Amino acid sequence: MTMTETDNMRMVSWNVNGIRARWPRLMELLTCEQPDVVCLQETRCSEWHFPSERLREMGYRSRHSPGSQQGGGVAILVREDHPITERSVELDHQRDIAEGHWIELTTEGITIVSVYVPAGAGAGELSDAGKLAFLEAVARHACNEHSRPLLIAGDFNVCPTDEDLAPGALSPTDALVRPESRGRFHRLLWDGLTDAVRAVHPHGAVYTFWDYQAGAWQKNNGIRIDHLLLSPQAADRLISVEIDKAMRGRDKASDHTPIRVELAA
DNA sequence: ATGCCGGGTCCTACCCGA
Repeated sequence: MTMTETDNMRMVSWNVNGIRARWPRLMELLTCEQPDVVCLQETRCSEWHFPSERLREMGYRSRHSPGSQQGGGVAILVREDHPITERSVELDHQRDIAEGHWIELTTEGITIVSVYVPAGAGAGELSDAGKLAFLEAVARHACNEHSRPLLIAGDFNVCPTDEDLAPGALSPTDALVRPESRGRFHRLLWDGLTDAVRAVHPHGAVYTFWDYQAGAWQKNNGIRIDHLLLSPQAADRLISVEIDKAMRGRDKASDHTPIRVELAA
């Protein structure tokens, strides 16, 4: 049933901003590309509303952690020809697991995480301190898992450097660019995770989010806050990375674009 | 310009968000 030409793992991460609102786009993506794994963020629905049956009919098993607040909710879809090994989640921020900010599983020997880090002070339900503590828990987790093949994909709500936002897209004091947020993100890289997008495009304006408001998309006032982080064993298998900018221009688009990564078998 | 769009729900009027 699969149309893959190689045994490479093709994965997509996408903050859909509502899985029900994005259903036609998501269905298209699954049908056309048949990726091995899809990480979703901001599903914005209860377990009851989550379309697990329809996903199953399309050949995907799903694991969903619904958000207890607006904005949360993360999921991982795995094509049915791949086995899923559930793991006891060791992130020491149980609250963030419970609130649908973190979900993980293992398939084909690689541990996959879909993460949503709330924006922090100025927006979202988590205080800035809560956001920073969550990022620190992610770093501790990454250290523990460092020797395994690991992909952490999602919306970190951190613009890592000034290259990662259009001039004027955010206020200089914004929680997405504050040194405290950036420091926590850079810690993940210093600890040995590879920022897959920057591994392939080391410099330049590469964005993953354009606000719905103020013509941000038309003016290319974008920011890069969605990231794919790879442990050394996963980074060694990196074949390609693509930010699907065209998706942002489609009808009924999410304000975030999908990011694709391909890892060698 | 924190709310210009868009998603959610307490269903048509709010609340919330990157």
